Amino acid sequence: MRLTRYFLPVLKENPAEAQIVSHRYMLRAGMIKQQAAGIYSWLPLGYRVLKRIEQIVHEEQARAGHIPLLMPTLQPADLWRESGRYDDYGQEMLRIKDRQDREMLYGPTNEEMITDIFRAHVTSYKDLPLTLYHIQWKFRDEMRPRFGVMRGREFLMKDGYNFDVDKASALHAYNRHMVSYLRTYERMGLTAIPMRADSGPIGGDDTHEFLVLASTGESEVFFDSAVTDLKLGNREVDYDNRDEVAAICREFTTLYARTDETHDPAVFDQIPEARRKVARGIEVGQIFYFGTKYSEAMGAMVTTADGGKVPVEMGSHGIGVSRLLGAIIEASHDDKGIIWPEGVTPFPVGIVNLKQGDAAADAACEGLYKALAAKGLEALYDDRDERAGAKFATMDLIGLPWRITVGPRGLANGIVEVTSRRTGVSEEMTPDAAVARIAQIYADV
RNA sequence: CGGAGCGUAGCGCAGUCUGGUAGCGCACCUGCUUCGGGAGCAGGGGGUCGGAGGUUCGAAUCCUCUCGCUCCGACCA
Repeated sequence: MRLTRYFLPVLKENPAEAQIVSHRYMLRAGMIKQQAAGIYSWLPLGYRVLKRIEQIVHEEQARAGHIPLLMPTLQPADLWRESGRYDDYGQEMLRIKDRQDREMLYGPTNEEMITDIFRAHVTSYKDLPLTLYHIQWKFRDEMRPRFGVMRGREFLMKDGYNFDVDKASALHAYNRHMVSYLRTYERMGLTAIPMRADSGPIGGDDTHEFLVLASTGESEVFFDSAVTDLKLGNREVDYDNRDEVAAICREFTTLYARTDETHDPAVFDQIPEARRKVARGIEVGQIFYFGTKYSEAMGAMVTTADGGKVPVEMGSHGIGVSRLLGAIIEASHDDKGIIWPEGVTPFPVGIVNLKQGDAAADAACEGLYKALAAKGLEALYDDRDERAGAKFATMDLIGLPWRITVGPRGLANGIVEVTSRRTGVSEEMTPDAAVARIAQIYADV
């Protein structure tokens, strides 16, 4: 993408309403525009990151064997009357009437609807296990939206629902989600710690929240610092192997890590003092096992091998997709702007032409741009007629992890600079070597 | 929903107390000079002062109502 043809409305000054760093930078980098309290338009740069995050979620769900579909944002009220939640949900549910005076609602989550789909088409244990998910906009009419996309009223969420014939299978689905989520967050450059939590209005027995540590987090968390060293990495996981998946879950949940809802000081105090940490965290996902709560209320039954009928065992599992942008920025920025992890960056690399209009510099930049494209890497080429300082400031603000700097001075010696946004370290090399270097960095992202 | 604030140009703000030609910085447009970390000079465009009603010779400014937004708190992916 050539910057002169893009839409990137960056702001030099801090918008007054933005209190936390991720909100400030998202506004300043031209990623979002507020349209109402807690409701945002996603401008091109923000939209690109959102799509990157969605793609990672889809890939990891596929790896775990979960099936994507898409349910609507508007739902009929009657479905929610069946589960009893139409009355329970309260003011947070946005209720709407259509022209026939039918009661509708803007979905805050989808347990009822997915159960409705399931019961209409699945009647036998032979069709299980089944896990369906979608990535769709949700609406919760928060009392106080704040912090930009971190607590919006309209937000994009991945929500998945597992259907299993018995509790052991449902718990395997729970574990499978935990492992797939660990990998999902790691690919986004995040350390998200699964913490035993409280189930809240969804109900159920087992639940973990995934917390990203950040001083601006809304939850107080208590943990053994050793948990932050745990990494799933690139290990091969057989998601159908119950023991293997369960073992990974034990690895990540044995050390103490809890939110204030489940915190137990007596247990916490047994951790060696140097590793005892109290911090704040941003909740970026949650997994629940809730058994037959919805299947019983809504009549989602399957026939078992011995001819009986049982309500299906369920759980639900969510990732706050739009919130993740805020969480990633909170976890990865400096005083100049955002620092995107390679996994989610809107563009893999930026090209800065220090002297637009200089024949050699223009030609070198065009050459780099095309060579990168040929390797499947879409650079953001700053081809504006701006001074070097302005271009650097823009690149630093929008946070592309790598920058290639091209100027007449270097080109006279046949070299360009490759600079890491994270470390600030620059290396001089030929344009060909720069392309190879960037390609190698992204080879296994 | 309780408490506290704020709505003046695309953004950040002054002007409101004490009514009298609507301003500043950034951004934008034109020209010249400049050009490896948000350039300089000169010129220029842009605002029914959130909205409605009222008081007044005269309202951004005073009064009433209303809409929107932000912050603190209780709730939440």
